[in-house]
Amino acid sequence: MPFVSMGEGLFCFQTGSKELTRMRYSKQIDAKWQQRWDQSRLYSFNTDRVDDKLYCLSMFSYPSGAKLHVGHWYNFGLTDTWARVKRLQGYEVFEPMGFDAFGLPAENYAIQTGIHPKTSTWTNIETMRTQLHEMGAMFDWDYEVVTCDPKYYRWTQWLFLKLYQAGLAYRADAPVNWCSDCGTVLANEQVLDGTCERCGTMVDQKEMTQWFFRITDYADRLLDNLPDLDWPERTKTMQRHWIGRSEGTTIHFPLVDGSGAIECFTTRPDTLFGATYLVLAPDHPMVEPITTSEQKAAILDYREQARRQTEMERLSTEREKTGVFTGGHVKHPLSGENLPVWVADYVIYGYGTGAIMAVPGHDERDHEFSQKFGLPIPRVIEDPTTDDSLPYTGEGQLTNSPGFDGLDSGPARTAITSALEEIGRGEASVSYRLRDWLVSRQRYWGAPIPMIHCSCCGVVPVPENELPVRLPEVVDYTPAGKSPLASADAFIRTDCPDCGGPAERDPDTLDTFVDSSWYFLRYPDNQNDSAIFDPQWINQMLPVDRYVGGSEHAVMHLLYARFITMFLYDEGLLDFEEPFTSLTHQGVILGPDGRRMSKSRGNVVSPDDYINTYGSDVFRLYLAFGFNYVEGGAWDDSGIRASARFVDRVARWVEGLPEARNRSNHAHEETEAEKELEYERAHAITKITDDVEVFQFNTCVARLMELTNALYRYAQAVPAPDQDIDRVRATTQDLLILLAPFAPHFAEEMWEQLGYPYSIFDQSWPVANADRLQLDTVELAVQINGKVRATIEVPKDASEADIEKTVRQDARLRDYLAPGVKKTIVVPNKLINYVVNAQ
RNA sequence: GCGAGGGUGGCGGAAUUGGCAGACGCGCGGGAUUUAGGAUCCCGUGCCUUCGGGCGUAAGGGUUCGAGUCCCUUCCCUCGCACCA
Repeated sequence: MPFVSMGEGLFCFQTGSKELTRMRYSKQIDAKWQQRWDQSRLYSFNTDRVDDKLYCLSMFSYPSGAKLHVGHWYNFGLTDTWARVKRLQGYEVFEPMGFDAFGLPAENYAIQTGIHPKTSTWTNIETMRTQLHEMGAMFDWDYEVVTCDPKYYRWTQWLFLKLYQAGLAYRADAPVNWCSDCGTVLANEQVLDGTCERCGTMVDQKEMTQWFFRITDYADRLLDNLPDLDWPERTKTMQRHWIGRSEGTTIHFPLVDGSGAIECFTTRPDTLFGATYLVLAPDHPMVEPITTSEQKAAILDYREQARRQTEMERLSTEREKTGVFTGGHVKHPLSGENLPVWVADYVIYGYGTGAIMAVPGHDERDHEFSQKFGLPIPRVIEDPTTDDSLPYTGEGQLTNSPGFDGLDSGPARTAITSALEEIGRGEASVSYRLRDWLVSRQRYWGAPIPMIHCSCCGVVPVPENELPVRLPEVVDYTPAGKSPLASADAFIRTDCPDCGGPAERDPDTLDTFVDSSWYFLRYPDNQNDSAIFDPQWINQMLPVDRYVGGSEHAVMHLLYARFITMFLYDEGLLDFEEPFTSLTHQGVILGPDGRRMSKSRGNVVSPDDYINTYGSDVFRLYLAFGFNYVEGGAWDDSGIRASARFVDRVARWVEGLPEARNRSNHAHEETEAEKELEYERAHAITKITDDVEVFQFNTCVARLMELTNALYRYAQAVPAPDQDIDRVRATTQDLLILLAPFAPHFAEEMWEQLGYPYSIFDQSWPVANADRLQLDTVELAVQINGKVRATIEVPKDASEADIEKTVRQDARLRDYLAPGVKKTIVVPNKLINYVVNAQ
């Protein structure tokens, strides 16, 4: 009889065997340990141990009114698992949590219900804190950060001022999404298929003066630092693409009347002699001056048309090219030929110079355009070695290019660029897809832009000592055609800091991405009210060792955060340029139907029901076990029952153990069963240690199950009096410590039940005994011509001759080897492959 | 269209300097225990098979003693960008 009671008597707690099976672990155990952890301040960050610090960060979230969803658990819960392993490995883990609390949803909710964003946001935060607490993560709430708190946004505004002083915040006209029906500006997210999400009216573009951050100044650095980051390649690629650096030449095409020039950026100056016309973007400032009076009406009409078609039009893929001739001409900088200037919307003002030289022979778009409007299509590149029929966009030798014929594309680019530079009609240049960061929002629920507009002094920054510029509470935030703050007189009216005269505050608020671009710098010093943070302290606490969050932030948030960090580095406040050393994106948990969870689809899985039924740890365990962390996948109920079963299986094992502990240990020579148990133990420790590091939680849980199975197997195989109880107990300890990061409450409970001292999280992560992984004999696959024909037992590291001996004795293999062996390949301790002659 | 990632049993998913495909679990089948149900425990479970074996990692081809893994071609899915000059 094994010493563990395998179920009998365990479930008949009160009312006999008719009682439904009682799980030994439940949410009551969660509550018990959460309380104990709080009381003992177990997870308080010990600042004295900063040298061993490990900054583990999950992307903070928006405090929505809905409850925590599965995604939160998946992100926070499993990141916490990793952090707990780090704690057990001796790190002083810093795992803060906070709220990205400004933003549109609260404001829209207010418009619908009349409940003030401040009220709803803080209520939601309160609810979320409680729920996050139930998750049982190691969050140290002493370091909480809430972006809508004036104590926080004061420093967001300070950051704005610093950027302004550094010349990196500037004002410029930019188009905004404008809904004429609602009479308001819309955020990009509020524009659905080119229409207003609220009323369905076509959104059009309106020019407004807005604030920008000059992130483009940092484009090269943002690009150049990427290779050294331990980030998913995919994410780095997306950032690279987003920045979109391309090298080329800016070419000046002089106006025929000599009054100026139009600049075009091109990556293919080698095709310059193939340029037959120029195209300006509809909103290019040169359109008006160059247009002749005969063409004026047509151009104005086309411009108007282009202005209207925004998002909507872009969705229609293969659009036919449209455009209008301006009537104006420029001179080709090298040939002196007159080239007509057109306007077409396939050229966008935001990229390059907003004007192109069209080379219909060697560019597909220009080719299509030329065909439609009957323009000439000359060839200037040829490559006889391939199909170079026009439009040919590859490289080759120049032709019809006086002075450059015969040159290859590469050298030709250099030569033509030099030729242009000599006559002052062009220069090598770099263009980026990245645009400056537009940070103004004509919205209420955000950090006010700390700027004052004075009729005498112009734009004047709010003095630092007057921060924060508080968001006024009484404001009509219903849409009224301008920023809600604009009509809050008490807020707007102020005195100019320079001249003291009457002035107005900037009515806009900052993009919430500004709030979240530096929050990780604030966590460790969140109470500081004399500075954004103490640089000396922050340089000890950062960079973040591991950042975990959704891949939807692969570009925007992560790029902005890097930019701000670089800027503060340049300001001398930080001694690192990159905030996130290592980054992981969790996958997405889909609904049971395999589609993204959403209320409208009715496929939302609520964690609450599962937490109530099974407890937090079973839920966490399932999230760890059921998915590849990076890929995510569809929710499946049966998986969670499997986790519950496993937890119960461990609990039953632990329950059986005290009885066994009372028996004295049976001293004896180590048996095969014990060797196997030790192997499983060492194997589990090794694999879990490795796999957790790469966020491969599913295999970690598999190893935990294997170790549990191994314990049961040992107890069953070895009669009770012969068991090595000390070994069993030590292995159980290891099992619980390995399990603890995945099921913290439960492991803590089991630890206590076995009479070990609080807390399991103050124990050390087990270290595998490497010798135990080396077995005396190994199973070797015997292949004949690459096919496995048998497996044999041989001593570890057996020589080829020894293996041969065993193989020769094997009746199964005799026939296969009969034709004669040509060649033998041995992979030590894995396989032996005999290549035999064909029969 | 361009770029990146992926496609493995009925299901979730394992397996990478090229070396026994399918760990672990779900589901399913059988057995034990139980008055019964539930729970628990044990055994089995890629497909086909004439029981010798044959086939098998989206499809086809190649390199190799040996390929899920490397190379080429094609198909499909996901994500990102999308007239970027």
